[in-house]
Amino acid sequence: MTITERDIMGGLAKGLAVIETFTADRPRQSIAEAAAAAGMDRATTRRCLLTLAHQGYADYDGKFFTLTPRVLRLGTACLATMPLPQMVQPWLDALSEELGESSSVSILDGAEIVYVARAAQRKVMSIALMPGSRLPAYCTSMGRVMLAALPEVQARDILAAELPARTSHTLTDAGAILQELARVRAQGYAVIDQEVELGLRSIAVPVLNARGKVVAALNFGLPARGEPLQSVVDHYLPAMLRGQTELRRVLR
Amino acid sequence: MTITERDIMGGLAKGLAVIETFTADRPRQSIAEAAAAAGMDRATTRRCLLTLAHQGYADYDGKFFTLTPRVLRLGTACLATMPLPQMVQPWLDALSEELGESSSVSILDGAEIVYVARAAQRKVMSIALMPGSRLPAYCTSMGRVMLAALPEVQARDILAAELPARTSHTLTDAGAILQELARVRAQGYAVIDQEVELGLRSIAVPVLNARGKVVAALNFGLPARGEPLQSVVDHYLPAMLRGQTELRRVLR
DNA sequence: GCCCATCTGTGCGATATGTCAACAACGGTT
DNA sequence: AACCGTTGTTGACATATCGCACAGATGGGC
Repeated sequence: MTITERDIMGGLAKGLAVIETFTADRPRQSIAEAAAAAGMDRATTRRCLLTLAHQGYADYDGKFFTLTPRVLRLGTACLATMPLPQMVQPWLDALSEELGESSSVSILDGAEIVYVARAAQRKVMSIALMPGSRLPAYCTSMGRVMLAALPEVQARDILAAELPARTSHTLTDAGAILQELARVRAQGYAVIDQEVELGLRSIAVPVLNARGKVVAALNFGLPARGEPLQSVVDHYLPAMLRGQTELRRVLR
Repeated sequence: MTITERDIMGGLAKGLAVIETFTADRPRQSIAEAAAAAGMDRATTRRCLLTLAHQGYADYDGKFFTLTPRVLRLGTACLATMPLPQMVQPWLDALSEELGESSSVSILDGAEIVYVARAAQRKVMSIALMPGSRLPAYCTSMGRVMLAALPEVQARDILAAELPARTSHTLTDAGAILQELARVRAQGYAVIDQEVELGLRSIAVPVLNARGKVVAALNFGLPARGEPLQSVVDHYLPAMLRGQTELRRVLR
């Protein structure tokens, strides 16, 4: 089977692109705005939006389009197909309870990590994280362990993008991060000290399936109290490694 | 402007339908399976799936298709456009902390409620709820307050569907539920006693915007301990009504 | 009110897409 | 091995869709 150009449906690709033009900054868009954001012709964008409205994925007041909760179904369809969230959630709750801090599981999507399960204990971060939330991989503990598991070429590729300093602690040099990835790979965990947000530390380990492939990452987030990082590792790592072993047995 | 048939893009509608054929029961589908589930021609379904794969929304191993986390972007795009979740989350956390039980905010999508924000305190329900999760409206406290706010015709329409008894306590008669909706409307809150799951009670109030329109619902879930429902109401309702008033001021 | 800029809606030709039917490949059954 | 039903793939043709260009609509500034 050869995937020819004839097998690609432009209309579908364009419609999905239009959905993705809706962001927190632009929750309501006119046809022209969406067209500009998607880099498409207005006429085509109009047809996409009218189709979305007709199918119940968007609302239209005659001037502006907004997405409806129906769109959430698409994402939910995706989360539901992942065995991971349901399997780790109860176990995550228990672990989080035991250690008294928030823990999460995320997967890698391109240059971003995507939260798929979370057990929140107290609020450390300024932004609320929930399943579906995204953060850049390069400056997060879970991102580091998953980047470390990639072939070096791919990691290098992801780190070739812009790496903004989210705090004064953020590593922004691709070379330095690659070096850190090597260490993460060797020691089997990653520790982050306020690189994503001031006052926040986190520690992550990879989640492997039964075949030993890294499929996700598990982390704990905790307030930065000035104690040495090593004591954080000593405190959290053992329980996390236990979890890693358990998960590995149950993940096909 | 008249929405003619000419303005609908069949390909987009079909592609979205294909995405929705992926469920927890069918996380991996062959072309023929997806075609059967979507009620479409195999050739068309194949082009949809190949397009999704080409755009990064699906993976293809030559035999089976699976959705990728990229699809979550679509849902996330939608959640991000809602001002509600970000606005209520901090406040939800505080309220939940104060009363020591889990609280959530959901919106109505057809016959289902969709969780958009949640502050979990302890585990009462067997299933993990998170933003994007869905439950039927007819047997949930948040569903009841939102159904009560609809024009009667629409509520009747939603209750015309199958209403399975999730527990022995579940109201399954549309007439009885409509009667309950009238009471909910009059008293301004809904209380559910183990209708969705044994051992779980919940109480909900509508969330109004500044114009007085019901845009969401706020609830508390708690374990059923056999105390009279009235004492539950006395304990939780005052704080919830305070929240309702606060939210009303800030929601445009 | 008038002008200008921008937007939405629409006709049209070129092109892509949907549907149907046919066909080859595959796996299971007898 | 021949048979069967199913699946993935391809070709052909009718039809839908794209993107362009234009007309009418809208709104802001003065």
